[in-house]
Amino acid sequence: MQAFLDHIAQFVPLSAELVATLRQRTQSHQFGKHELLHQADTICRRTYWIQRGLVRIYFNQDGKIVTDGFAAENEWMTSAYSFMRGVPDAYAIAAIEPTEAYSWSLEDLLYLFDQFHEMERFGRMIMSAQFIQQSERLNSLRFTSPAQKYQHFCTCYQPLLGRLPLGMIASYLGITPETLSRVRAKRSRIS
Amino acid sequence: MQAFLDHIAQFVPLSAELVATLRQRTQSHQFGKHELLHQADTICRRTYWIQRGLVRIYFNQDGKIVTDGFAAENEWMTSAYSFMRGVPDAYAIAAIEPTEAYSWSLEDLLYLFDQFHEMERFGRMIMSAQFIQQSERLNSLRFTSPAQKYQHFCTCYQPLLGRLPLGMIASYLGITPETLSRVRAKRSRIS
DNA sequence: CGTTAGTTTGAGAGGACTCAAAGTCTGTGG
DNA sequence: CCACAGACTTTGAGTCCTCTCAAACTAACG
Repeated sequence: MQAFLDHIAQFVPLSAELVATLRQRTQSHQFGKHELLHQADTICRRTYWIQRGLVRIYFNQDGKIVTDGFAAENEWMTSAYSFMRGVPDAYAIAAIEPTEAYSWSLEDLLYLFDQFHEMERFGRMIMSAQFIQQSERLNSLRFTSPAQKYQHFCTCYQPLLGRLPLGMIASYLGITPETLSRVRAKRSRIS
Repeated sequence: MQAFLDHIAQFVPLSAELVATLRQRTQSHQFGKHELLHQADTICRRTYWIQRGLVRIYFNQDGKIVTDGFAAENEWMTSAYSFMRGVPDAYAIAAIEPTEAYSWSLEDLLYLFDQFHEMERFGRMIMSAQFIQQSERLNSLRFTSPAQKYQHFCTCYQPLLGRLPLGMIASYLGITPETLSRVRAKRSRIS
């Protein structure tokens, strides 16, 4: 729990009152490998902060599993649209490794936003950071070759490289597993 | 100015005090066709809300102009990374049509966020909306064919279709002008 | 009316995809 | 501890699609 509070404290000051409320409102979770944090076609009720472990968000596209994102230590994960709008969507979230996480419901979050100006700020800052991160990914997807996409992925997710199977990375990058395998083969031949 | 206030009021209540501060802090602008709202390799000092007209954000990639986004009536435009972090970046913003806009500096914005909890909320809500919108674009770019990308663009930007030259749309979608031209030709042959 | 930017059309090359099969790794149960 | 089943990864061959390059055509603007 302290790690979670520390994370928030990086962005906004934590008053004693806020800490007390956070302790009250925050749920803690343990997920085993392959366990679902959120099931497809249901409303995503919580937003998770990953303290330890690794999760991915994905959906089923005509029978193919398409990975849409990852979150590891110190990162947030939720099915954003479903969570914020309170509607079901096609995404599911599953643990790739055994995972410890903390979470808020939308109700918690709205309460925190209402009662604490600094939490509203925290929310804004997190959203901004996510937005900018996503912009970079978008640019990397638009014009670049598979090799460049993978290169960009390596620099952004270096610590995760060994923890993710090839197929998930490929679909995250929007290329086929075969192509990514060939990209890797060529890279190792050079270096 | 009233239109701008109305826009904000869609998200948060406007107290008399807030309205007074907004009137004080908001700058209004007129831009002629092709005029720059922001120049590449400089710090983007303002965030603009477009009341009338149409602007685009773009950058120079090895001599090619790549369009990264558009904003028309009731939309926001800024070079987000540069504006928020206070560093120069490669983006430029130019008016495609004569444009009326309102703007805040980062200083204005931070002041508004500090003094008015509801403005902090407004900022958070705008960022969330932008994030979700960008997510959809990202998915459309990842796996789909040029025809599907254009289809998605048409549904998202229907009102802008006639106002944007083909080349800008093509680079926004990450395809070549030739390919987009052929996509359009095929579409009109069918319908 | 002429110049220039923008769009369309065509031909050809390259690269990523699909399909298929072989090879490797992981986890489970004997 | 080993053997097996299933999932994942690699490798190969062939096809299709998009890009590149080039030229003709059109529209916009002075």
